[in-house]
Amino acid sequence: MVSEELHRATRAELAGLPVEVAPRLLGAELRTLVAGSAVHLRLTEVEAYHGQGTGPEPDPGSHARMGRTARNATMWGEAGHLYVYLSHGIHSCVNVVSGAEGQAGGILLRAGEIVQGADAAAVRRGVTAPLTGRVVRDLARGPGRFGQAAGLRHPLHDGIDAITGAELDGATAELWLRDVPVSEVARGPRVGVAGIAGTDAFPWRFWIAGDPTVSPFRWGRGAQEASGSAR
DNA sequence: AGTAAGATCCAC
DNA sequence: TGGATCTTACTT
Repeated sequence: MVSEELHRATRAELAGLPVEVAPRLLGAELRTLVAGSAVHLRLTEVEAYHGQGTGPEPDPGSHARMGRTARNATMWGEAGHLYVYLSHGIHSCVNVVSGAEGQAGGILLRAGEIVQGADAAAVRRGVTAPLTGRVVRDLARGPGRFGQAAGLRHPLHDGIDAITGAELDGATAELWLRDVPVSEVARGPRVGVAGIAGTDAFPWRFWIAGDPTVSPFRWGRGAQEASGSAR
């Protein structure tokens, strides 16, 4: 189908506010080559994050909400690089930096469909079971799994450039955008920050409606605590 | 210097 | 439902 054709992303296409760019990443592909293994991930679920001074209102759920720090420095840099951070001491999660240079902005890649390299992704994930439909579906379902399947790790690959595809510590990454944006876009509250006061006003999670690789939303975590602790 | 919590995942 | 596992940032 012509409407599903892809092209290499340019920095200009990522220069807008993350909340505006995020839905354009749905259906796009992140293609990584790490240690000789290529994995192509079709993005099905993303979340936008701003920072102090980005956009009309401060984003209370962002790593950059308090300003620039050593950890979130990549978020303040040039669009098109990848902000890779460590979550809970275990998981490397991947963001596409967007917005103007000097302003913090990132789009968390929460889930994807592996369209090439499922075998390599399974090895990285430690999955030894036969690659049935369900096993393959779950390989990059959730931000921690996505980062591991892609082969990108904190801190080695933080800041890698997905526009030029330049090599960094044995890895390359390329972002391919759709010529025509996907039409079936759903949006809702972000996952994992729902307990932070004020984040309900930022429904900045976007996903492809009905796609089986979208991660399941867990109402029992932060969202439930919010109703008890937030007034 | 100490500590609490975190943009998560998996097993019990 | 809770533990893993370690970094970050805020408190003493």
